Amino acid sequence: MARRHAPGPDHLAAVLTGAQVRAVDRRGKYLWLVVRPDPGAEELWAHERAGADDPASGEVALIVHLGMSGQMLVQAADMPEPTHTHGVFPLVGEGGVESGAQLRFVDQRTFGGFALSGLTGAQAGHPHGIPVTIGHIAPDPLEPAFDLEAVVARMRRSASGIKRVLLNQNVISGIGNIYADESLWRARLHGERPASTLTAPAVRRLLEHAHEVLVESLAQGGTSFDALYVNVNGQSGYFSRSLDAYGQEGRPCRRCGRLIRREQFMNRSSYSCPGCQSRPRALSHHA
DNA sequence: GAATCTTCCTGGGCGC
DNA sequence: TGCGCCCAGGAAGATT
Repeated sequence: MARRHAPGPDHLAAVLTGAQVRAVDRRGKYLWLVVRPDPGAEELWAHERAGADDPASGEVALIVHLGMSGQMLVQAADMPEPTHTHGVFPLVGEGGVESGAQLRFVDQRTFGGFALSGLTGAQAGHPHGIPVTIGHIAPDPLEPAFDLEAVVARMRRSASGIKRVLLNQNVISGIGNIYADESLWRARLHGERPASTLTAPAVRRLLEHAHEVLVESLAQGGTSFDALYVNVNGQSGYFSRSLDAYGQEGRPCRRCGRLIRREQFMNRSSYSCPGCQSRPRALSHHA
């Protein structure tokens, strides 16, 4: 779990021992705990503060990425550890009172992980700043910092397929393969349409649909295909029941009745409706 | 500098 | 029953 933390797992554990959790924040698919390490551990994490604002605040970010199968679970210490538990953090309450609870990081495919980083650039919605090492990640559509018109302009400058651009976390974050396909279905766009050939209103509509998809999915607890996808209390989400395109190959499109198709895309799959989401003309004859 | 490809990783599901 | 293969996917780093 400390693979992306260069100084290694022992260092991570040393800095976090006795650290105080001050806040929890997120951007796109990254989440982080704002922690204040024990003053006695100050030398240990001095290098994490490089590039950070106001190092005197004593705060550092514990960045977490769940990859595709990672879970952050808060469970009673006497509950058996799930298979693939890679990290256990005993939680202590105010005044050092034992809480009997543990934060556990569980990950089957080990694409997820933890890393420490300094914080910089406090802004609306992120009063403690953003971790330095994820400075390249663009705001997601649910953040105050998200600038719709700037993203529309940025996307339209790319000659790449619109889905590829939608998945580029440096342009807009928080959208993965599932929500990209759902957003494109709602916007009636094929993912291989070059972004630069779309009008500004078309891209704007796509982003508005993406925003809707994220809000609706969150309201249902996310998209759970199996027990891998759960919240901090181990509960599944129900958005998979609302999917119109992703994973629906061979089923009729809810809008037009044509059968949803599956196509190869970047060594994975894209799902779309052949009726509502026509392939770009220049590519049609290859289909 | 941007676009694209490769790599990391494991368990479930499938065909034989 | 068991083996081998494919598939899922985010993003860093390498390559074009």
